Amino acid sequence: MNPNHSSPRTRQFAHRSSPSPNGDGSHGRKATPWIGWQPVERTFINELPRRVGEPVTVRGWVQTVRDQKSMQFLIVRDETGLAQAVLPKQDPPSELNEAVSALTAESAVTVTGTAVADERVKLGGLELKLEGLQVDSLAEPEVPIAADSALDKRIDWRYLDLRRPDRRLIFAVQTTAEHAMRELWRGEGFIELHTPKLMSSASESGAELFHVDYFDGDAYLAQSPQFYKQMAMAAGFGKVFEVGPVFRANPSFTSRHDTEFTSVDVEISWIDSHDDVMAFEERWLAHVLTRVKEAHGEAIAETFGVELIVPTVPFPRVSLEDAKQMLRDAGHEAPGAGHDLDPPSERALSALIKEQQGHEFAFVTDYPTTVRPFYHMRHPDDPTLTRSFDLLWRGIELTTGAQREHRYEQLLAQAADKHVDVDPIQYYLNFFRFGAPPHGGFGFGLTRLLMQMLGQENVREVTLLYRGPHRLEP
RNA sequence: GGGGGCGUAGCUCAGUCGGUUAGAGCGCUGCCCUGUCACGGCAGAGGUCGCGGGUUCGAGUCCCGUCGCUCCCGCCA
Repeated sequence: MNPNHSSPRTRQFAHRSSPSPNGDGSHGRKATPWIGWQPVERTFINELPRRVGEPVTVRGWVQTVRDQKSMQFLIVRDETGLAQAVLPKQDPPSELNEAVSALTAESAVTVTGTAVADERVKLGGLELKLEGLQVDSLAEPEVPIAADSALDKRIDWRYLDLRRPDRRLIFAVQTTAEHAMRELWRGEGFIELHTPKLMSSASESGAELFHVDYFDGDAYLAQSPQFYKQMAMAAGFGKVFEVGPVFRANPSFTSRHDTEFTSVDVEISWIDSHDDVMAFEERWLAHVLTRVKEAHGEAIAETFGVELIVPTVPFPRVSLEDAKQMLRDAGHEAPGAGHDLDPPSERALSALIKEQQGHEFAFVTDYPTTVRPFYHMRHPDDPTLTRSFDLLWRGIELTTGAQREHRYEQLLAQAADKHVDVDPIQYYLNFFRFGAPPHGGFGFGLTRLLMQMLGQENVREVTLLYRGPHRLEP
C-alpha cells in the first residue's frame, strides 16, 4: 500500500498523546480493577426483560455517557442491543461515580447491577441499577469515523464501522443465506468442494490473473474453480458446490467489482441442456430468499428500507437477441449482434421485465460464441450460439452459467476455433478423455447477491474486508 | 486502460466576483445542570485549505503538474 494512504492514521495516533483519565496514558491498553460488585454469569441485553429484579452482568461497549450533576447514565451496547445503566451521584463522588465519569465512548466494559423495570426509560422500559464496573479496555476519546463517514474512510476503520448494528445485520443475512444454500444442496446430495487457489495457468474466466512467485517458478491465483468443478464431474461426483474466494486482477473501478470476492459455484452432471441448470438455480435462489425473508425480512425493511420479494419460479427467460429487440422496441439503445449487454442495457432490461412480467429476476440465454469461453457447449442447430445464460437481478449480473462441452474432440475443436493455447491446460482437457458425463453449472457472486438483497450501492458495504486495486488493508 | 466528479478542523460540510483574522454542525476538553434518553447551557482547544509549481499587490478560490478518493465505461460475478 502506498505510504500516503497510511499516513493519516499514523498522524492521528501521534496526536493522541493527551493524558488518559487514569493519568498514565493507558488508553486501550489494560483493564482497570473491579469497582463494586463482582460479575455473575453474563446476560445478553436482549434477555434483560426476563431478568428484572435479578442481579446481572452485561458486557459490551459504551455507547453514550450522560454525566449529570446528580445522576449518571451509561448506555451499553452488546451484539443483541442497547441498555441503560443508571447511577446516582454521591457527594463527594464515589469511586464508581469517578469511574463512570472517566469512561469514553466505545470503551469495552463489564457492568453489574440489578435489572429493574422503569417506565421513564425510553430504551425498553428497563435499566440496570449500576453496582459494579470494570473497564476491560478504555477507548481513546474521539473515534475516527462517524455513521455518515465516507465509505473509504469507514473501511480504513472497518472494525469500528462494523460495531454498528446495521452493519452487523449484513453479515447475519449472509450467514442465513449461505446456510439456506447449503440446506438445499445437502438435501439434494451435492458434494462440497475445496479446490486449490494456486494454479499453473488461467482457468479461462476471461479475467486478468494475479501472478505469484512459486519456489523457482510461477503460479497464478485462481479466477474461478471452473476447471476443478468439471474435474469433479469427470470423477463422478454428480453434483457439487463450492463457496470460496476467487481472484481477479482487473483494474476495475466500479461499485460492483473487487479483486478478491466470494464466489458460489455449482456444477451438475447428466443434464440435457442449460435449461436444467437454470431450473436448479431458480429453485435454489427462491429457497435462499425465502429463508432470508423469514429470518430477516422485517429487519432488512426497517434498516435498509428494502422489501425482499421471494421470486416465483420459473424466472423469465429471454434470449440475448430477443432481449436486445425488447430494448429497441421500448426505445432503448442496445448493443449490436455478437456483443453482450452493457450495464445500462442490463438495467433497462431488468426494468422492462419487471414492468412487463412483474419479475425482478431474468435469465438471458444463448450468448454468441464470440463472448463466451471455448468450453461452453454450442447449439447443435446453430454453432454460433452457446448453451449459456446470465442471471440478472434488479439490473445487476449475478451469474454466468452454461452447459459445458464434455466431448473431447469437440472441445479440442472449439479451443482451436477460439485460438486457445491448449498446452498449459492439457490437464484440464484430459478430464474428458475417459468418459465424462454431460454437465453444466454456474458461478454466482455472493457479494452481488447481498448488495442487491440489502439495497446497497457498493459491494464494499457487504464485504467484510474489501480488496481492490488500491486496497490491501486492513 | 478511457472519461467525469471531489480533496477545507477528528467526522460531515459551507466558503459569493480573487481581498484583510477561514466558518458551521457533530465530536473532543473544562465548567454548570435533580431521571437523562439525539439531554441541555456556557466557555475552550483544534486548520501546511491533499502536495508541488505558476499567475497576481493579494490565491482555499484562477492556471499547470502530481497524489489520493469516488462514480461511469471497458472487463466480469
